[in-house]
Amino acid sequence: MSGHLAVGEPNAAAAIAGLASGRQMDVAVVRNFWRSVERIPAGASVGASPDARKRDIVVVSGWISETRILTDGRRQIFSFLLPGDVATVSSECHLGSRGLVALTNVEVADADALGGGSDRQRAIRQAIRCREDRLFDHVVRIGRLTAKERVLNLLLELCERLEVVGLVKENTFRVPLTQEVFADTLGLSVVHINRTLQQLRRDGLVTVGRGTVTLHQRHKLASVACYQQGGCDHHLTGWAYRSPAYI
Amino acid sequence: MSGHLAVGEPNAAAAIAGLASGRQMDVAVVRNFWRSVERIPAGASVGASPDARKRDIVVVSGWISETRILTDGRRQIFSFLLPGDVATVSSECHLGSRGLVALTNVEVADADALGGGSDRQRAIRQAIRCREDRLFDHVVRIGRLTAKERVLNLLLELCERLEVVGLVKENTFRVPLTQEVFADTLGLSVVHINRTLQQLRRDGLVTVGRGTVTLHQRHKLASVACYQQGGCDHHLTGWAYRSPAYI
DNA sequence: CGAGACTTTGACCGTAGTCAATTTATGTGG
DNA sequence: CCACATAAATTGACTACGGTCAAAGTCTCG
Repeated sequence: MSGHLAVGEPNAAAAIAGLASGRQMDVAVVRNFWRSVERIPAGASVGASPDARKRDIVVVSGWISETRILTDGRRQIFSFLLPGDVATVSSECHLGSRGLVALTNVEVADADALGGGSDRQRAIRQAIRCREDRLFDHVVRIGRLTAKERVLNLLLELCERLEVVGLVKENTFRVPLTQEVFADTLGLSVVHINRTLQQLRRDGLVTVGRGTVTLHQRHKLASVACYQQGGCDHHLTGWAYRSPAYI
Repeated sequence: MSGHLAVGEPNAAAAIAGLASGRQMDVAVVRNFWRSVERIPAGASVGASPDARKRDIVVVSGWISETRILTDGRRQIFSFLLPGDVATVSSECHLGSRGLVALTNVEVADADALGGGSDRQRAIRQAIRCREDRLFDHVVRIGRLTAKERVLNLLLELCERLEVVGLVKENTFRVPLTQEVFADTLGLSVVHINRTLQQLRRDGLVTVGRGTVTLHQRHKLASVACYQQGGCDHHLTGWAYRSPAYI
């Protein structure tokens, strides 16, 4: 059952397959890339190391959450970083801010290590902008959608993003999230997430279980969930992550 | 009653008072600045003009909302732009995106018209980043706070931001928002906003009415509303907007 | 004064939260 | 490979926060 769709387990093996994005690969770049890869265990925070400089990272494998925890223990998750995503870590984690927490074992690389081609720079900027754009979708989700819509909408976003990096087979993909994480992302309670998922299952809209999700009738789902297809083009497609060959 | 705290009515008279931010004002810069000022009537959208270039604007006076409207009519407001705020307008308003809508009569200037001093550039970047940071607070607000907390938290943010540009006197400031706008910002219904405000009034926490808000016991409010003081330093303080002298 | 926008109120409903117990994985050590 | 410990998912009973609908009351402004 494991190793089927290898999100969550670090599998950097093929991570740089498309690294040169269409042009000749430079051995020095590849070496540099590899030297910069860092492994982070599930549950640990990313970029909180004492070396306080601000830098961009690329997720090679695994899932990261962007989180804030309130003083009274309430938690809000802002977004997930999936393989291929870029984020800026600043480590100046002033309280009440947001932190990056690995939800699985994670591999991240230094975005600078990819070489400074101007189009690559542009791609990185673009990816960061995408991530910000997604935040607006998230505000709509928790601000104006019902529980059912929220869950579906999020699943659709995840599916679309994972698809871009080749981690979706026949509308099926791995989601290494507990229902509690879902709840803290969507502004709902765990119990209600549980019931909403059951409802969706009963309606035959999705199949969920043991970390795997399948979306049925995706087109119909999109309208049910007020989902805007393809929020922004993911120009980084295929250069930071490839799904391992054995999938 | 009008003209007391002149938010909402365009009052550019003193807008460039602090424009030179401590150093000698350059007459050419001032002229340039004035030439770039654009007046936008309440209700109109900002930066939707056909000249499709992407640019940064500075709000000189008035309030702007950043909004998305869903296909079924539901509306979500992401943020408010207040005097002194900077935003990037792209006019490529692809559907389902967000638009800038003037909530009052508004004056905006072209950020480039302020001259290209490198520290001013930095200040502009900083202001844009602040705006993005505020979005995270907003996610927490609608994702994890109760109605009462949401309202208070938002009012505290507005107060703090207006204070920076001198638009708060004794914890009192003008808020040219209808309860409907509040509702669509905080993910609540108008009716519930209304009842929540009454509750807050009854508790003696705030005074609201005819577009004016007064916060009582601000320190206490902050803890009630899970409000993080001073989300980010507003380095643009005082250079794009000054409250009119006659206040 | 009258029209239209905004606010306020009441009655009622339903979505989602809370609490607590139970069941089902998922591991871990012997 | 089983026994136990722990985390996660699920269920039921009950509550409450917030939504909806509709009507009435206020403001504003031409």
